[in-house]
Amino acid sequence: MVKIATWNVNSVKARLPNLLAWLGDAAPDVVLLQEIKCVDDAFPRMEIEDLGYNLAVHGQKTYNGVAILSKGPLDDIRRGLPEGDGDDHARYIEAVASFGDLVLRVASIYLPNGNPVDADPVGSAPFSDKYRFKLAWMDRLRRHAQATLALEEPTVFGGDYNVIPTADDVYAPDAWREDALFRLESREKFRAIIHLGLTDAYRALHPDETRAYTFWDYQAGAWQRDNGLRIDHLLLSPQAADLLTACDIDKAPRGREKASDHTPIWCELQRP
DNA sequence: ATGGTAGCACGGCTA
Repeated sequence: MVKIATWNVNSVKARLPNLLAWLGDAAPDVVLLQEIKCVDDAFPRMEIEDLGYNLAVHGQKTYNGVAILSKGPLDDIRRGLPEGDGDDHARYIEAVASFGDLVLRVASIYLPNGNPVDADPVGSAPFSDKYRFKLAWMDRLRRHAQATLALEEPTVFGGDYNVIPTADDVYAPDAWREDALFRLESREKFRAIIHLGLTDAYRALHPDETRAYTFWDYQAGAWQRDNGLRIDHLLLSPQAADLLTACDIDKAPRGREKASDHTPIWCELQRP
């Protein structure tokens, strides 16, 4: 059995005590981190390696940054999505993690937020640069996922997608209709990725669960009111979906002191 | 309530 988790930590340095405690408690075999907010050289390698993890890091100063932690060896590490001309955001890293006869391709994804949606009053573009960047990035992710699926390997595309897939995945859908996380364009492009043949691991195993969130804003008492969003996802290739035995959201880290605004979601894959 | 909180880095951006 291999346990794979994804967590947007909102700065790996600010979150280090919480991250180390959670790694000990949850004992995931693979962890996909987003928003590490530091360059590769500033990543707290020793502390995490001491817990038995191999590392692949794609860092950036101040913003973004993604990483993969794995108790099995990591090979074929790829940083950045294809077609990256002019894209200096560290939002994608992929590697092959091996656990005996179970060899998994895993990707840590930090999809652009896209807000604000509206363009500046001056200029003719229908949307802001940020929203158009998000939508274009989703097209690139879809094309790369399509190419990766052609390998017919067990693959997990995990991370902070910054997309609320359906009205059941947000506490107040009507208040979020015009937000970049819930607008039709974002949801359509997310559906197009799913329709390549990927399985949303959480929804596959919990089709009717409501108030199943992975993010609660720091503001306005969102955590205390359970005003959350489900925006962190584990999308599985058919070969990985065939091995899926469990998936859940671990809400405990969100309730701790110095919490990230996101909480981990994990799944288990097991050879039959 | 054009607010509220957090991180980085020390002013303003990102979320």
